[in-house]
Amino acid sequence: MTKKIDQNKQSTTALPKAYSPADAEAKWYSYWLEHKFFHAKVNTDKRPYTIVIPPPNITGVLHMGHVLNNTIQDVFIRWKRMQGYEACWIPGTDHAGIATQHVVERQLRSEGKTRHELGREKFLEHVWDWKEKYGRTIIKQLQKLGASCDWDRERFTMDEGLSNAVKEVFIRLYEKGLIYRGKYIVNWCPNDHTALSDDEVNHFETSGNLWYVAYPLKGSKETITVATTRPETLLGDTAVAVNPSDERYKKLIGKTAILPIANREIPIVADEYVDPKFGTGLVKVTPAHDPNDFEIGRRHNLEQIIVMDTSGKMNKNAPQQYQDMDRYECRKALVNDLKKQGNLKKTSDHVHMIGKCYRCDTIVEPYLSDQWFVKMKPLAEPALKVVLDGQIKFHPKRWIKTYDHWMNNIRDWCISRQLWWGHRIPVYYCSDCSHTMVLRNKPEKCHNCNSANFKQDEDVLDTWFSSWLWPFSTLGWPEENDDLKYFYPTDTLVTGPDIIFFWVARMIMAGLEFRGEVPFTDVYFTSIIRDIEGRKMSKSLGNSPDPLDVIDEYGADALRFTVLYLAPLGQDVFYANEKCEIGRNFANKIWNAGRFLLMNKEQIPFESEDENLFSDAIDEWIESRLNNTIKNLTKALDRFHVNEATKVLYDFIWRDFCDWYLEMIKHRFYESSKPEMQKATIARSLRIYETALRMLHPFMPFITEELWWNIFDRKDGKSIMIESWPTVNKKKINPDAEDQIASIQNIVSAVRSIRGEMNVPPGKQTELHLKTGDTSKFEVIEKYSAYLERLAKISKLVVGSTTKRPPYSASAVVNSTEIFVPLKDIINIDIERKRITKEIERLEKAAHNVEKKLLNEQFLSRAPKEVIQKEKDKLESYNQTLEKHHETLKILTS
RNA sequence: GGGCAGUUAGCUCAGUUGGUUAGAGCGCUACGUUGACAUCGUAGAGGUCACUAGUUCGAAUCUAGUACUGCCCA
Repeated sequence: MTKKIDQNKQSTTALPKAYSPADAEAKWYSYWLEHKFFHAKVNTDKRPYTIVIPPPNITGVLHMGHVLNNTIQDVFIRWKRMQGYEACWIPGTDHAGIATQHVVERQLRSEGKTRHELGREKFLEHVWDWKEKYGRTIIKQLQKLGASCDWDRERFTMDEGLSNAVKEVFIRLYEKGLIYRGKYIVNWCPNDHTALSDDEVNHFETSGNLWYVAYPLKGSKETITVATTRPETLLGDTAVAVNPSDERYKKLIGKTAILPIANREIPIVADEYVDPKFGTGLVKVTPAHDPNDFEIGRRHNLEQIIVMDTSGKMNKNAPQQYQDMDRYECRKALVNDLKKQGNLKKTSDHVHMIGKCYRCDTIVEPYLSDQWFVKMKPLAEPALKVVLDGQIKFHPKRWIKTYDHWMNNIRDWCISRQLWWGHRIPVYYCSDCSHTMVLRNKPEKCHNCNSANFKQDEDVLDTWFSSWLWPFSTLGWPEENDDLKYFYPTDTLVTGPDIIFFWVARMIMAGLEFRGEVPFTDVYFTSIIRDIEGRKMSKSLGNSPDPLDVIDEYGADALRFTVLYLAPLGQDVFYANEKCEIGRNFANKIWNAGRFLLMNKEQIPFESEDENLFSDAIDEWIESRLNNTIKNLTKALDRFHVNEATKVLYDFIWRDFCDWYLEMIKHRFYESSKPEMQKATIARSLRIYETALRMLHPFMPFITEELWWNIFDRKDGKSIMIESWPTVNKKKINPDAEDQIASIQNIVSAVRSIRGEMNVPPGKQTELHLKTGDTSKFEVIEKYSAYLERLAKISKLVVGSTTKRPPYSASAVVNSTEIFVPLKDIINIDIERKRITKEIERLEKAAHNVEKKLLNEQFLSRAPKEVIQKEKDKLESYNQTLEKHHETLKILTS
């Protein structure tokens, strides 16, 4: 035995005491890349399993949300790959129109230049340069995390292929009449100088004012009063409206009001839209600056007067004194002027919602302009159906309702953006005859008048207009190639619920419209990661940890495991870096279990068949636990319960395997007189350990690979990531063995508890006297006596049906087995009395509850027989135990 | 205003189809460096399962309502 230790010290293959992630991570990631393990190709012998990555922005850097999202995808991909699927995870990035244009403009500004000085072409060259330099930052960061993407298939939304897909789709939809151009009110960002879609606007509650402004009536000394939150738009008013059923104002309908300041005559119209309860029940109508007023304007044929420019400054349609003023300056000046005139009747506080640009937080201005739209109703209907009838499943399910609601209230999608960076709209206008041409390529001459003078539409398309094609454009569509046929439709989409409308819904529409198939079958909506106080992580709050720092400190596996362990399906996660200790400690545990097995392996020559040389009940038990773990883990993953999966693994490895199994078999390694037992034990424990490593691999890829190579002899070209996923051997699931070991564990715990409370010195052994009338239990205890003695530090074990209580002993009752630990000189009668009294109180309470049930006539007549019997058994067992405790108490008091 | 979640130990969360002595991890307390691991081990303390009513023989679990928290939409 002592010899063994010396040998270990000399051992050259012994593992270091702790796992060092950094080396392993770099080493194995390049090994995997070198051997192309991530690369998927058409293989008709295998079933495909495909995931497309939610493409991160090229301006992005990795944050905790990406970590969670991509770890989940990697778990699915690695798991399916091990299950024998041709697993293909397609990565890529998104050109992020507004964000990227911002970043590059900022860079130019620092050089004292503007994009307008450069011109469109030169500016785009700059953007492409920037993209080449910085656009893959996040991709490299994903690799640090261990993402097993097929990097040979990396795509970018502005790639030639993907751009062709965008053009193709635009043209098809246009030809089908689903794309149209028109003058509409859109959300306009005066800072970015572009239209935004409805989803790109965030609404916030703001405390502002409600101004009551008097409008004189034409030909009368009377005035009428309207209430507004945006007085500056008054300059663009072209009517005042009342609800036709509002008795107060019926007489006004058809009359004319005089707009103050501007002194314009405007009609008073009746419209159902007006809420008589809001303000005075009279509203000003500004068709060019408010979406509702726009609708009223159309119904009543009102003039549309645009009073601002694209920067939110008042334009020449405003009276001279306001021209060139910013909209909020103008508001102040105008309110002041109204006050001077005596037309401001009242100002009150008013809380209302304002929209801000999701990119730059500027308050959005509803603005009348020419834009391109996609008609959504015809696309939405089939896309809703496939989710409602289960062709596409959402996890968790509740997002179906949100999706349903949105799809039923869908509005047309504004797809044009007044930016330079993006897919240019493939529309050409003839300068001579105004003919509009929607074409894949630039025309030579006008199709109508043969003129060679035409201009391409200046606008680009919304970035999401390329993203919605991602599941098939990445596979080569519109080209019908083998990849597309094999890998499409994809299987699982993992994304945040915040882009369910932006992206998920639209991908479903596009998949059905252009491929006639759903683009994926399951959508996994991830948790939102918050800081420890529950706030969303954001750059401005500075509460967003850098995952790369976390990887440096704790290791990529620790980060991955922790995030999954903390993220139940559909719940928000409260995250702080220290929590990565969960993953790091778990990694350490696995590492040391491996280290322990390796140390013993080196002392015991064996073949894998040697397992058959020896086994006993605890070996059966761990096999049973192992197979249950395989079963539960696979089931959890099948059901998309990734979080549950991590818990199943954690409990098996830490509790069952390390705490109990390894502790129970330890002694076998020291009994060199039984070589067969030793060989069997090391062979079996290594096999079980290796199986656990395989199960753990999708979650912690690096450490599992490192151990898999360190502990077993492996040849170049091998990898745990291409080993097979463990399958359940039902025959090995053995409830009897699990019950029996559970009862032994209970006895061990009871003895340990006594030792703890009585302060028995840790090194000291005690006797253990057990008494049970149940002969089957008797046998079980006998069978495991060696383990019992070792784990509970027992010098002498006495078992019998008539065992007598030794004097000065502490006692306990476990499943009707009486436990006596003789502790002469050590026992503290006071403590023991308190212990027993407490136990009695607890049991009496439990027994009382059961008694009450059994006295209830209703319960006896209505509950199922088994339940009644179970309660009776329970009561009996409580009473028996109580009797024993009372006896003990009597002895202690005497 | 409409919708969707959540409310279980000091903290973060499990709790499958109603029947358990309501669990885990972290934190806390005590003891311990025993030949894998102090990134560890053993034990202990700690809970009217938000509240109210209902269904039921029986509710943490099902139903309704209330309160609070968070998110989405208008």
